[in-house]
Amino acid sequence: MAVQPDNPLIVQSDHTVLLEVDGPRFAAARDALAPFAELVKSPEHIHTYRVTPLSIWNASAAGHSAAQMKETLVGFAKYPVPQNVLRDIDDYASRYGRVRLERSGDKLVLRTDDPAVLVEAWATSTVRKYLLTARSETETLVDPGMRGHVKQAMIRIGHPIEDLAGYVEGGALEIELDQDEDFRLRAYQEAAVDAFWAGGSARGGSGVVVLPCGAGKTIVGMAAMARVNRKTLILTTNLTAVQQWQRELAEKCVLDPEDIGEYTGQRKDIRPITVTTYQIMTYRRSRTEPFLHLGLFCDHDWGLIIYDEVHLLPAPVFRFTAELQATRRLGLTATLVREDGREDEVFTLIGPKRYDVPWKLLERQGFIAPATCTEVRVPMDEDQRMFYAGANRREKFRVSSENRNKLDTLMRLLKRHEGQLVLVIGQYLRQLRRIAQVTGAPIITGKTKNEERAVLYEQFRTGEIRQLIVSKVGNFAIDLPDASVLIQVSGTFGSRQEEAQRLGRILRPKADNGHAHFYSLVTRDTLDQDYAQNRQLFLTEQGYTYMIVDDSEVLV
DNA sequence: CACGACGAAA
DNA sequence: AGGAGTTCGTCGTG
Repeated sequence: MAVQPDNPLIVQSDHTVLLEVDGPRFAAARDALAPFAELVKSPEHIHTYRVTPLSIWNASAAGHSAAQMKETLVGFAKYPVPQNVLRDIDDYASRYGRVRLERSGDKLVLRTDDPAVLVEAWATSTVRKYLLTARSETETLVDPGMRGHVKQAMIRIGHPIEDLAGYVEGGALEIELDQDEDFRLRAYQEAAVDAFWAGGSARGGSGVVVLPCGAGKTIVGMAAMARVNRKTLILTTNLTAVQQWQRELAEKCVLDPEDIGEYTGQRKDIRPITVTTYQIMTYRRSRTEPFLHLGLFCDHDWGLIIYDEVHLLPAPVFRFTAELQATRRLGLTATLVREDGREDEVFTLIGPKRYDVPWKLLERQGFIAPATCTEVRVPMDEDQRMFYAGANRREKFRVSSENRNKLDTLMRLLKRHEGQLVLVIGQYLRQLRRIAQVTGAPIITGKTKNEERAVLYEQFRTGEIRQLIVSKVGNFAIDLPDASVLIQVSGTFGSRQEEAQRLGRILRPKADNGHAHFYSLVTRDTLDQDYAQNRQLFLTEQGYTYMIVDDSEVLV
């Protein structure tokens, strides 16, 4: 095949894919590639993606065919695509569904058309311990209590199991969405629920829906409940989210308010719909003692468990979930990536990705505000640079994050956006307090009492104050009002999901259809810059481009 | 009983 | 690798 110089992709035999940014076919190639490849790095000119087994399996589960994926690579490639990559895509894609877990009376059976897979399973000690007896060379009985464990063990040896063993129905509960002219399920929300539910067959009923913040994940959850019509347990990250779920359920669903309960540190009401936190599920007095609230998980005949912000799901909850594979499960998240690399456990124990939409697509449809992301590179003064040169890694990160010159840049940005609602967010309290001192803007940290936070949020909402400084509390404070400008002065190492959450803060569509601005202040040529690059990956994957400007270009 | 302060946990 | 934040249960106070 001839060389296609105008095409943007270079596919390499080690499964990495290079994507040139400066070309007419860049955006199209990125949109086609993103569903089945993982972005590894995204500097200015060439982005690097990687095709992994998990990225292919998630794409397969979400309905992309191997043929489409190969066509994307071949169609956008500059040079002939290495044969082994095309072969491996076929191989990976064919593995999803090659082994199925099915029900056979009161037993579970692993079934495959490829006897070699079962030979491998029997030959692997970590899998064998969950297998009961071989019925034939294509069927093996599995301990029904080990449904999750066998799936985990199999994916580790490269065989994702398609779980078709079905679900217990759970206690009945009538739920209906209360739609009217103010509230109607959007097309993509409905599509997300359809993909999760898959006609109520064993093929659906568990999995993850990926949507940006502000795109209505809670509504997708409620729509799923209305589809399942069974008692539902909702797990969330914090108390504010517990309250928000309860409020939205009461507001947007037709159901008896008595049916909604909360199980938290404050109250322990178990109702047909119960909202709880991950923390209480993992609570125990000490490492050696048992978890105290597991009964909530196991003893209540749930027909559906919703995992809010599934990318934050703590390790012990994976373990309980492994025991509950017969219950329908829906994971909701803005970012499937986890910095701890346990994406494969989400895949096996919650379920594969059933639905996602590129953020940029929702932007085009007007459901989220258009945003420009700018990375401002700020130099460090001589004395700080000297300290940096002699410091260890930890000190290097801190001193470059806290670069005092960022303050001057920040002041210019504040001036530029005078009159708009601006959030300043950062990770170090010392740095934030200094900013508060100089700007005179109020600051909210973990120590700020809830009452005081509420007052400040309200003043910000009404425009009485226009600038607000927040520490990491801002990451998950879902009651934090919307703003149109967000300035990040420091971030948590390389956390991609944090960057995504923070951008989400300003994506709610603006009344005047205005643009949102996201600035990240980064110290030039330091670790701060390296970590910033990693943080940006997720948003680049979603189609955002970071403009990189020099500090001196930030004019008022 | 409600509420705030505190330390442990992940 | 690590600073900041949250949650939970307990204990003391009004």
